[in-house]
Amino acid sequence: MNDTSAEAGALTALLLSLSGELVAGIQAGAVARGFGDIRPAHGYAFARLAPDGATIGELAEHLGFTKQAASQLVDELVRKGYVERRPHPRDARARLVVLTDRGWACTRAADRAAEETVAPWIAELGPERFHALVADLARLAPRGPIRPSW
Amino acid sequence: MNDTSAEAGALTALLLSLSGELVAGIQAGAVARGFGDIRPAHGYAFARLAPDGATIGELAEHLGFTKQAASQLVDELVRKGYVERRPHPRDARARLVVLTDRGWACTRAADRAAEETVAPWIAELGPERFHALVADLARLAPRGPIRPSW
DNA sequence: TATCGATGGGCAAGCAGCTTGACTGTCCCC
DNA sequence: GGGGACAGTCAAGCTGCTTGCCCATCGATA
Repeated sequence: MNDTSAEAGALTALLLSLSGELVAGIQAGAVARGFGDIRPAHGYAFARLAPDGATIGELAEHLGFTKQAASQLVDELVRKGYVERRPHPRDARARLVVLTDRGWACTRAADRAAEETVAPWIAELGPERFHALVADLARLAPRGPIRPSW
Repeated sequence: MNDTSAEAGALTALLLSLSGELVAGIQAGAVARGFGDIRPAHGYAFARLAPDGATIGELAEHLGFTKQAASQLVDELVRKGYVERRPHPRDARARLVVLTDRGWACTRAADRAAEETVAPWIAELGPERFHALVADLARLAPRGPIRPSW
């Protein structure tokens, strides 16, 4: 096993560990701000819904789910008051899922929590190196679906 | 929303996307090499079991599972021939779970698959920058449990 | 050495969250 | 206007993890 091989194996653990850490930090921050009834998967959904809403099919593709699963997830978010289904302006088959005020508030809370979680990382590496890190990761990242973790 | 906040939000997606990509690459490589009956969670278990084996409790902590879940996962791996339960040399309550030959072969296959998946990343960034990236990630990573993704 | 709380692990039942399969209503191209 | 393609839902099923309970063994104490 050469260095590159060992590094590849370690990299898997590193990426999983850090993404898990960040997701956990966001989750904890959201709970602390009064949004205790959401899971990380809901956050990934919010990320897709945030700008202008999305259809069930678009959401499903973004999450890497089937449309049924996405629909069930939206059911749950509707029940909890984070999103609502509106008729799609151009397609009577489709429905546009959009954030409610509570959904937007939760999204902002998650953003602040992410910032807090990342703050010690910036302190550890220093701003320049941290920005370079993010830039490098962005060069490598595919534009595929986000796979919800836990 | 300032730059740092935007970067924190993007970082979540980047880390999740890249770790998902890497896990998927390893999974695909393992399948291609004849290990089609394992999930990523099994790989995380192998990572803990590889050196000298581990107890159910140690494995559970590493995976972030309950002991029952870890025990069920080991049941499955025993059934499929990847690990075996041996009596613990020092504690008659505990059992030592160790890899079989097939388990070791699968671990090596996963390592090669990880290397293959990472190769284009090294090509994209260049070796020096890639090594710096891994080093920076290692500085940030906690030593907590790995949270199996899908 | 006998006792007793703490610990490792298994058994059984339950449940959350996702999938597969079948169906309705709407779109759009010929 | 007819017919295939597509958006979404309903119902049922299953996988994988959890909770609750149990027994066997350990090790500290007296």
